Amino acid sequence: MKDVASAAGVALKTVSRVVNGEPGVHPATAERVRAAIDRLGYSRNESARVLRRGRTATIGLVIEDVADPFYSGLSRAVEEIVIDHGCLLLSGSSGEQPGRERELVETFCARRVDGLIVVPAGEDHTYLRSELEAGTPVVFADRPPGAGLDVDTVLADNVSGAGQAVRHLLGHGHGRIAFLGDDPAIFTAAQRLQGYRAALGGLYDERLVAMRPPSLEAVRADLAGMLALDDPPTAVFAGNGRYTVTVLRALAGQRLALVGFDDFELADLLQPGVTVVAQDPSWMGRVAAELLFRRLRGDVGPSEHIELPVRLIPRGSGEIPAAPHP
Amino acid sequence: MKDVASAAGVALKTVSRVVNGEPGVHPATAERVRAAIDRLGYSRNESARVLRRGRTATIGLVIEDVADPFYSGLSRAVEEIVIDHGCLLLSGSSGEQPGRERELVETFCARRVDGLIVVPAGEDHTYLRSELEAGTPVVFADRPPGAGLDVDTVLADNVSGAGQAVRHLLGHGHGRIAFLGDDPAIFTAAQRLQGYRAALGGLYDERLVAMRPPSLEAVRADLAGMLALDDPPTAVFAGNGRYTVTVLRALAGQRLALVGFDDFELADLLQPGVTVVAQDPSWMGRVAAELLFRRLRGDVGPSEHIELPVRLIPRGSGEIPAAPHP
DNA sequence: TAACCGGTTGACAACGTTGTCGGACCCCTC
DNA sequence: GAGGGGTCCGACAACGTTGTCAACCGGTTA
Repeated sequence: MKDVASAAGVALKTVSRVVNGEPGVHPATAERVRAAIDRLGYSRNESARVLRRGRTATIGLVIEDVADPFYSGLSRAVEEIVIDHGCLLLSGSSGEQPGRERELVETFCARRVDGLIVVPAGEDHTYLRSELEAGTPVVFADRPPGAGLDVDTVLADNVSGAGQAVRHLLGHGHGRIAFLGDDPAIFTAAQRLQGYRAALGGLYDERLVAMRPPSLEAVRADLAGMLALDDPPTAVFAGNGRYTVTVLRALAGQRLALVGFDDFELADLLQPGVTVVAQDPSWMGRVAAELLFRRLRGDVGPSEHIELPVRLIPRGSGEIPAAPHP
Repeated sequence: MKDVASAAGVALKTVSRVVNGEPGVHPATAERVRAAIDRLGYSRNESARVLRRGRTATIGLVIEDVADPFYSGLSRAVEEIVIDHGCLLLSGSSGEQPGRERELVETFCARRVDGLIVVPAGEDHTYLRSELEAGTPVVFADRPPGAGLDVDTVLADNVSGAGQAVRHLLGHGHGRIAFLGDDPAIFTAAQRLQGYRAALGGLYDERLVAMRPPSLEAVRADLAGMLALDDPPTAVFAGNGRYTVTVLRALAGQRLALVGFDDFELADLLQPGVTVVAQDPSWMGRVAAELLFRRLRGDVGPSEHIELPVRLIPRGSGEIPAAPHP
């Protein structure tokens, strides 16, 4: 900028004014400055600007894994809105590791992001307290913060979604419905288990529940164990998108009824089509981002806790009737 | 930092030393400083640090769309390596719009990223020249830069991949193979067309080629038109992952042979399984990122042009034999 | 002529950090 | 006791930008 100033024969401040489109610069001067800028290929140093002004125009996003379609959809929606607000998005994947989540958040804070959207991996978010007190707005998405932190949260209605799935299967004659889902330490998994259990009522049987990180071997073993029972399951409720796919692989053509949580591309092209309880990741991203920017505009109302509805989409696999009882 | 210094009763510089783990600070002093840091919840202002040191420890990544599994896989791999190098990733989606690509790159440059990985949407990258001259390393991935720019590039071997696909179909008796792909203005689409054409040789028939942005309606219409020909295609080669899925939907169960470029989850679970020419997006991301960091470490060799091999994975749809000729 | 005005422009400090350099102090040796 | 070497610490400038404030200029008014 100094170089531009001397090249154009004006003071530093005048260049700054031109670059920022501030009024009070003679058109001819501005033109001279712009010419010098082009000639020298100058571009404003954003770090210095941030240092001086205090605002970074940057939003931090912590998710579990960009390569998971749910989170990449959410990411894209967040990015869209962030860009619309003239900001940039810093994002990182925690890989479901609380330590990594914390590192990412702290790195983002050190870079003075204006706001944060977090899909938490861990349970303890007290480390966020000082940042929150410093006035950085934070929105939790998909999962709530750990105890003792009262911040904006955007969740899907997991409990009632799981309930819908179970009732749908019950309605098709299934009384033995297995639940295969992720580690119940993960909030969404626990919520879905809760919805499943509540909808089943007296039919609940813990031998039909298996919860752990999805791996084909594990799911295969769990399913085999359940199918070897005297009263085996005739239907499966899969706890998330990844689980649904794993279960499909493990079933290898066995025609159990299946409903999965989370929609996924191609669910309609499989034979039979896969019935799912669909969330809308873009919607969640949009809602979270809009909420964040409302806070950035100065909204200081009480923290919001939004639950987005989910929707059961019948495609075939959930409508397979229960075999007549032997 | 000033506050921490006065709280600990030391000079600014000493705090700086402690924060950066520089030697030459008495353990007791360091402890006092650390206590003050914890008490005040201090975290270093990265913008000021960047301003002073000139390195941002930030890498910029421009892709087409995070929500596309190919690019989200690439993203994740890049992120992994960037984090391993103690850097942060700024990423943005161009949405296939050259203007947006340029904006993103310029924003990243204004933030003084240390390096860039770009999946270009446009043809003209002369706007990068001044940045390159300033010494910022840039790696192009998936598609090469526009004319006149000689920078590191990591591509998939699109031509030979398309050739493999076509020869595979020829080997199963198909002489009439349609090609449905994206706008040939997109490098990869053009390359795949070229490979397709070369492998077909004299069998090439331009009436069996349709290239434009994928939409279900368009693909349906194109296919219908081709199938209405006197000598209709008996096989389809789809130009990318999104196209493959769209073609599957448009086929709606008609048993044409099909080979798609790009692998996708569930390709093996469809009936029949979908034969694909698989690229490895993570690999591409890793190679591009490693190359970038090699440049950042000072490697000034001539620009590299890497072509990653692709691999045909037979799963059923590509092995459907041609119907006996009427 | 002097006072005043609006439109332009520039000098300067400040943002929070780090690199450079030199000073204070201790312990050791001659 | 003077000199030398090492350890620890602090003063100061600089990074590139912007906010504040004052100065300048040409023309208008009292």
